[in-house]
Formats: sequence, C-alpha cells, structure tokens
Amino acid sequence: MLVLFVEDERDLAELTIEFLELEDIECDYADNGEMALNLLCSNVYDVIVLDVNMPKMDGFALCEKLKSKGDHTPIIFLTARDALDDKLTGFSLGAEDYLTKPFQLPELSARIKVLAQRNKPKSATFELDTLHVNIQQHKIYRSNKEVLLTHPQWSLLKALINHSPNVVDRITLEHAIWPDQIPSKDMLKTLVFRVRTLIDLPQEQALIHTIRGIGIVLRTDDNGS
Amino acid sequence: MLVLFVEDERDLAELTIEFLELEDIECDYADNGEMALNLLCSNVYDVIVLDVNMPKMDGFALCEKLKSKGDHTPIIFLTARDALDDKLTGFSLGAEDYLTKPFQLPELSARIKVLAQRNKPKSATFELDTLHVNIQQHKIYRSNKEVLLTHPQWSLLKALINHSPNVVDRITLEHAIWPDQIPSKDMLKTLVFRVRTLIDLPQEQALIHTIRGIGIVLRTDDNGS
DNA sequence: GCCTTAGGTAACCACAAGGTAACAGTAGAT
DNA sequence: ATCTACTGTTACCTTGTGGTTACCTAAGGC
Repeated sequence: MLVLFVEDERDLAELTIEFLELEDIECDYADNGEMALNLLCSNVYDVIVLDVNMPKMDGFALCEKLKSKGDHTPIIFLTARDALDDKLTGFSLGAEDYLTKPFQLPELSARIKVLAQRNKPKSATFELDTLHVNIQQHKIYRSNKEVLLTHPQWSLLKALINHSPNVVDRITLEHAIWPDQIPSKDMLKTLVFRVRTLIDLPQEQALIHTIRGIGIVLRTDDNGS
Repeated sequence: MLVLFVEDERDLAELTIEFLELEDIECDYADNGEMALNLLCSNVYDVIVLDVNMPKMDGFALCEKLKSKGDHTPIIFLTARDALDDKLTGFSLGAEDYLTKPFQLPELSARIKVLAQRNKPKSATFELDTLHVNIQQHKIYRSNKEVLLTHPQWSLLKALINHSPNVVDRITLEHAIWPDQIPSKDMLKTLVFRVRTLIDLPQEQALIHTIRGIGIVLRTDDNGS
C-alpha cells in the first residue's frame, strides 16, 4: 500500500511516516503542494494524506486541482483547522475523510486502510500464463477457453493459487480441501490428475508441477526435479 | 438517498433525522440493533449510521453481523465512545467512518454523502440482458413484460442482483432471504425454481445459473468449454 | 540391474445436489 | 364466511460427481 503524505511540518511528518511504515503503509513525502503534484505525475497512490496550511499551494487548492483533473485517489485532510466550515470545505472539494490535529497515529492508519481497501474492490483475479481465474465469479479460463471445475477441484486450485509460486506439500493440500476429514490416501492424486487434465492442456505450457516427495506447485517454469 | 439511523436516544435521533431530511437524506430509524436488522431485511440502504451503546444488540455486534453476512453497506459509527481503542475496534469490524459525540450535524451529513457517493456508482435500476429491475419501485420486467414477484422471491432476486455477476453460495442466500430462521433445507431450491420459472422464460437466455456444489449466479453468459 | 515406492491413469458405483411437482396450512382479500 | 394465492413441506426423479479401487509408470535407493 502506497500513500502520499503531504505536510509542511517535517518533524510531524517524519514521526507519522515512521509509524505508518511499521503498519505496512509505504509513504512518499512532500512538504508542499507543488512537490506533491510532481510526485503525482509519476506515481499512483492508494491514498493521499493532505495538510491544509502549506506554502506554495495549500491542501484545498491541491485537492481541487486533482479532482478537476479527474484524479480519484482518495484524499484525507489532516489539519489543525477544526472549524466546521473548514471541514465542510474539505468535503465539498471531494475529500473522502477529514481528521483534525492533534490526532492519534493508529486512527490515521485505520482510516488510511479503510480508504485503500474501498478503492480496491476489484474482483480478485489470478493470472498466470494463459490461466485466468476470477475467484468471486468462480470462472476459470485457460487460453480464453472456459474451464468448469467442481467443488473439490476448485478448492484444490484455490489452495495452489494461494501458495503460488511456492510448493505446497500434500498434507497441507488435503487439509485445505477437506477440512473435516481426508477421504482416502489416494483421493488427492486422483483430484490432481483431474484438475491437470482440465487446466494443463496438452498444447500449452504445464502449470501444475509435481515435485516428487515434496508437493505440488502452480507456476510457469517447469524446472525442478 | 436512504439512510438507516440506529440510535437509542430518541431525542437526539429525532433532531438529527430532521436535519438530515432537510439535506435530502431520507432516514429509517431503529432504536436498537435487532430492530435495525429487521429493517435491513426488507430494505437496501445507502449508508448505516450506528450508535454503539444500545440495548438488545450493540452497534459493534450489529456491524460484525452485517459484515459477516456479506452486507457491504457502508457503516458510520456515531458514538460518545471517543477512546482510541473503541475507534480501532470500529474500523477493524469493517466500519467506513467513526464520528464521536458531540458532533456537528453538517459534518455528519457531509460524511454520509461521501460514503453514499463512493459506494453507489450503481443506479437504482439493474439491467441484464432483457431483465430490467427497478429496485426502489419493486418492478421487474423481462422482455418488456412485467413480472410480479412475491416477497421471498423478491428477496432472492435482490440478493442475486447484489452479488451479480458473482456466485452466491446457498447459505448466504438463505440468510439473506430468511434472516431469522431458515424454514427448511429444501425451501431455497423450491424458491429458486419458482423465480426461475418467472424470470427465465423459455425462449430467452437463462440468467439464473446453478453452479453445482457452489451456489447460484445471476449473469448472462456461462457457456464456454 | 533390481526392488521399492511415489505418483499417474482409468474405470466404476453409490449417493447427494439439485430440479420438479403436488399438497397442506395459512394469511389476506372480497 | 368464502375464496384465493402464497409460503413452506414433502416426495420423487435425474444427473453429475466424489471417492474408491485397481493397475500402471517412473524415480530413487541399494
């Protein structure tokens, strides 16, 4: 997750960024609006945290400019201006959130995460070579041809996707597919065989590989062993 | 714009709702979590404003329940609890915003509007192939012919629409249609059968598809392979 | 080179998931 | 009070599949 942090008080900025990075939020920093604009030209951010009072170009102006440019990156104002009118101005300029100083770091972090999440409801898709999987829609395509999987087959594929490109040992797979009780010792190999015949078409590159004695992998290269 | 306002202090609620209606925000009101759940069965809201301290079911519990049911209606907590831990709890339960009392009415209004805007690029009508549904007016047309659905049939269709084009598993559907108690194991299949006979006319493309062992989908294409 | 074992392939069947229809109880309407 | 229509139950049927078993192949150890 990448955030643009725009704030002219360097001490506060440094402290805040340090905290955010601990929470797995990467930060780019600008101490005024113009610098922020430059960064915005070359980067795409999940969220912008914006002070209002700044030299050169203040936060309101920057926000207005961005929105008028059609940029929809969510903006949080973070400012000492706690008057109602200021807040309303912020929201009317298209901000998604408004937090007043002094603030608590974890709250800022939580709000950033909410906004970052929201703008990413893209249905989770997994792509590898000519394999396209839309998890939510339960749709699988190989070479643009739809593949229909049954429930356990789907579970297996999901488990492989979750670990890809790492090898998954058979025990882990069995538990992932049959959480309650593993049916029979040989079920998994039958299942792997079936999924392979459905997904690894003969003319295409194989994606499901067996690492003998270790487990199964879903990845493009078939080196190993 | 329709908001569900859940708050046990009636005076505050009344005052707030009065203000919101002036701003063109329609409100339904519940004074506890259970009542809110009932309203949520039969209505779709743009935003839910939620107090935390309430009898019967508190705001946190309600929020958790909704999110676990797969309801994605944005939630704003509106509460006197201003401790950092409470805020973090709220956000971790999936809330989109958290406003502490005392608050200013215009700020609440602004925040509601932001959330309604963001989460609702959908129109009030749903269209798919020759199926036209006006959610608010409860009107359904297939091939320009009006279709009349009874209450549970409508609930099913709404649930399918909300998830379209994603697959919905049967358990989720059952909870969406009968929040209190699922009537019988086989009720859903009967219901699906009935809605299918009403909506998926023989000469038209089928829109309701069963993904065996996984769930039901509302979408146009599912051929392939 | 032989033996052991992990994994691949194939056929088979019981059963569960889902589709369909008929029926009973009940609530709403006239 | 009667009628109608809808909810939910039950029963029956169909089909696809999940899991079993058996047999084959190839890798690795000795």
